[in-house]
Amino acid sequence: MRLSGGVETALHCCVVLTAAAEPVPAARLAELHGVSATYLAKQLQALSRARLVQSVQGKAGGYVLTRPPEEIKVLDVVEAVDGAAPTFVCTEIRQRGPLAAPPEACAAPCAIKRTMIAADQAWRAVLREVSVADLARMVGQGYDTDVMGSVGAWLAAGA
Amino acid sequence: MRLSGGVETALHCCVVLTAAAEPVPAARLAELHGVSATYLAKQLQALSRARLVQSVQGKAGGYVLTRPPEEIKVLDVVEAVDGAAPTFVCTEIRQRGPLAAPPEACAAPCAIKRTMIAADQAWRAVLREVSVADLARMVGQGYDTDVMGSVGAWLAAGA
DNA sequence: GTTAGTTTACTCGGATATATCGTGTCCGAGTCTATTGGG
DNA sequence: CCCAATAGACTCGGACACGATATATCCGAGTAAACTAAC
Repeated sequence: MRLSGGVETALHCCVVLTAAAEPVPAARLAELHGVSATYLAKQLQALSRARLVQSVQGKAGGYVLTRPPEEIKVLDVVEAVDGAAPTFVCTEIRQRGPLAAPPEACAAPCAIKRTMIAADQAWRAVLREVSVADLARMVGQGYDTDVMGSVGAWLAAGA
Repeated sequence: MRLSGGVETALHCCVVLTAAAEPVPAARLAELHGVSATYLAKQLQALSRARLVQSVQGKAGGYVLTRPPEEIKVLDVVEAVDGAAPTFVCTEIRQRGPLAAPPEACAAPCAIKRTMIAADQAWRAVLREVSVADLARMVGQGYDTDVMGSVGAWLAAGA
């Protein structure tokens, strides 16, 4: 039950893109975060497939958020990178073995399945409540310097 | 972000053990659930290491719950089988790259880490609220026959 | 009939192969920009 | 001076190896019960 490591970098990228007015290439994002450029490209492609970011090709191309950051929830990013599959897959053990339950009984999910689904939904609910804009706002707290401003300036500087 | 498949079988085993007064061998539990006996043994060993079940050796040996089922939470079983590690591991990306934050700034976890931890705790909270006794109680609902009673009888019959 | 010893058969426990998925990487297709030549 | 065509360089996108983790399995160590034989 470990979340894919790419989720962290993807979230950081989304926050950074909040501070950028122009498209930001994947290589630039990789340089800023100090991670492998080729691997980060994979996560950005996932975000692109999920329509969270839009890719702009050509010389001054890169990635841009498709929506205002308030409308991009953390859950969207997590599901885009890690997959939207439920955390618990029920193999319907009830239907196996000598005391197998009749198939029609599984129309209503069993107690175990219901519990796991409830936990899964609670987890998703928290991630759905926080948006990328919220993250960007929280990032700046507790620092003397304006972090998001520095990032924006660094992106604009082009070096 | 997928939960280990062994969690489901482990939970079913715990529920079944609720209906058994005598130790139940791993092979018997495997037969009842129609799963591989050798692999199920692995999950039971995990439960044993976590002190959720106690192994009784010898001819009439097997596994028994160490506590009343009300005191065994679903979270205990999940953490025993799948591991208690947090779902999100923060690699402290802030400390990398050209705009690296000072290490002392990471004393307080960043916004992303806080969000993921909150979601993780919400997930665990749900699993902590449900006990194995609750599961056993819910299992019987919606059936004409007394499922738990049938399981207990099958275990006592010895065939 | 009781009891001690021995045998037996059954149990769990950890160490061992295999499959699947996540991690990390590479090269090709597409497109916008800048240049350059002509009108 | 303006425009169009061309060349260039930079971008993303999907396809390709590698490693780690989860899955599935095996055999050995230990123990309680059952049996046997002697008392």
